[in-house]
Amino acid sequence: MAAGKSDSPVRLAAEAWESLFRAQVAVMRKLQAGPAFKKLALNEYDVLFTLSRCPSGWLRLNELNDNVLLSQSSLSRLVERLEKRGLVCRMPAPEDGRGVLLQLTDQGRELQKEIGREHVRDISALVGPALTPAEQKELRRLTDKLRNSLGPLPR
Amino acid sequence: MAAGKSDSPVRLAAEAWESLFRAQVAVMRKLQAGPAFKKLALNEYDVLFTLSRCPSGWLRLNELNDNVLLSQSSLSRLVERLEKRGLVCRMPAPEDGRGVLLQLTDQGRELQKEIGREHVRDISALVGPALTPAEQKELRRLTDKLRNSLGPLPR
DNA sequence: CCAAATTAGATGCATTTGCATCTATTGTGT
DNA sequence: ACACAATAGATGCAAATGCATCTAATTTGG
Repeated sequence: MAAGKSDSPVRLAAEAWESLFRAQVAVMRKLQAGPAFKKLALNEYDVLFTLSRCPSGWLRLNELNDNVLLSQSSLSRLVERLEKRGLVCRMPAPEDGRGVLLQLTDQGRELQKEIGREHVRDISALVGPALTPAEQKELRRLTDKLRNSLGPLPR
Repeated sequence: MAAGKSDSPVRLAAEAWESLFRAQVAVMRKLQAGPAFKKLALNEYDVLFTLSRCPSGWLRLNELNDNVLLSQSSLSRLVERLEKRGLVCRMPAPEDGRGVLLQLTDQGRELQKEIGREHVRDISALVGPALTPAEQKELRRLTDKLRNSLGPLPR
């Protein structure tokens, strides 16, 4: 008997994506219900998190935009809000007069760590019971591989 | 030698989630750049898609809300817009005077199929070259398992 | 070297979103 | 049966988002 429709390559890819996306929605729902997100919206936390991971401490606005699912203008205003709240600070980019560099303030770093701890606890409580450690590693490997294969993201 | 910090269960889970989330963001970026999303935003398409998958054809508004990453009020208004565009139609729920049932119109079904085809092509072009068929299957298994372990979602 | 094209980021404005709240209906305990 | 809580969905309103556009700086092609 020939391979059924459900084994076609196109369908396989679509179903993998669909499942990945739904899992993301479901986990995000759970996370957003926690108290951590009362203080900072997801995208706002995401910016603080990305900045906290940056080796030099400084990041260009357009580099940030690759990590976050936001338009350029929305990110611009999000950062403006974060700056008003004293969580990040700006600096004109030294090598490029158009650019802006961002850095966490002490207060921003503090808040990121605080929310990050809660966050990691919540995630652990959600993912830990769902998948074995080996499965978690494999999931990470596959999603890393997927992301790395995508190449540069469109602006 | 004792297990390093990078093997702690908590960290493992956090890294798996982080990777899953970033992959989702990256793929979504690519998808949204395509022409399919000019006609309908992601969440709007998602509602049409979910309705198209519903066996009976009718779905309660609150059931829909489990699939979509939107607040109740936003979904209410999103559906209102879809109705105005003639893509879905409403009906009071027969068994529950508070409820509303939704169904695709012919036009809605048509648009869903049209966008869906583009969509599936795009996904296939992104995921296909990134992961082997076996990896795609495994990714799907893991994300399905994750989602199924989460239990009922908060409202 | 200079004009044209490109890029980074900001801003006006309309649309979308979420929070709080409201109405209507259903479920529950006594 | 009846008061009270819980649930489904709608709505006012402020905040967030995206599109189109703008300014300024850089890069490119001749």
